[in-house]
Amino acid sequence: MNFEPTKPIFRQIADHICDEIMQGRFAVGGRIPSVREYAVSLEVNVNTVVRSFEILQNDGIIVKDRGVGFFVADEALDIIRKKRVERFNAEVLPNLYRQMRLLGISCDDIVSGYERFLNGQQ
Amino acid sequence: MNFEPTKPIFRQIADHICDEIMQGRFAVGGRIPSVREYAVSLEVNVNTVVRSFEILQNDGIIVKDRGVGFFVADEALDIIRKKRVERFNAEVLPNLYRQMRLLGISCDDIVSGYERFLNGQQ
DNA sequence: TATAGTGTACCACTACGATATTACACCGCA
DNA sequence: TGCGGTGTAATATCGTAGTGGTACACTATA
Repeated sequence: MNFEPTKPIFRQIADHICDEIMQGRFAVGGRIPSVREYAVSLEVNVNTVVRSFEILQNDGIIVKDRGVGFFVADEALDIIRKKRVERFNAEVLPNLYRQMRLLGISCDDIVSGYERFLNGQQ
Repeated sequence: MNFEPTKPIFRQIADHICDEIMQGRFAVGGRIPSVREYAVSLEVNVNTVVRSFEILQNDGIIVKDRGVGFFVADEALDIIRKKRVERFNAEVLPNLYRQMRLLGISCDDIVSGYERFLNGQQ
């Protein structure tokens, strides 16, 4: 799964699961793989996956069924979206604007770069 | 100086010194404060400042005079600018574009936000 | 030559991330 | 009821990053 060395693995797994949910690969209300399955497929220790699940559970994104496993919460999509918008406004945007001003990068540069990005994706 | 808990202090100090250089508060060729001065004024250990200086020295941004102190290198401005543009293109922009697509944020939102940012700054 | 200022090397401590192993309590289903 | 699947809790260990404390070598200058 290509872990970045800069961020803790358990956070990257949690983010990755959120991605899967947002992209519909994990249905709302559906079950997600067990901690042991994840540990094996990602070649990671069980405890590491447990920490990822704890984050998501605390955020209300997944819900536990004792003895059965974890399921995607009904409100998962809203919660993930809300959290990401918050982080975008609080971290990504201010940093972007600061760099733009410091480096003298115009809005036109950003816009044309975005168009290239969209073309490259599809 | 308000350190973020997410990034190591010595990196934040290095970035901060680069800011000072780019904004002309430290003149090219001029001397920067000693490790002990920084340690006292930032309420940080000497070694922490030393690590910051090591980064800047390795990048060629500051130069050492044995027994005297550190000085801003002649090419400092070019080096800092080049490094920041690289990081902007390699990290900030791709992350921005990815979030925009995922969250459905338009270029117009970015542009109008930037105008508000500029007005708020001055 | 002293002295006070540089940077630096060395060692220690702490926190954190990740791993490894084990044992436990719960649930579904044959 | 028993088995195999869930998650969980506890403990120990390892490596590394970040920071701190101290003593040292060097240079400028009076």
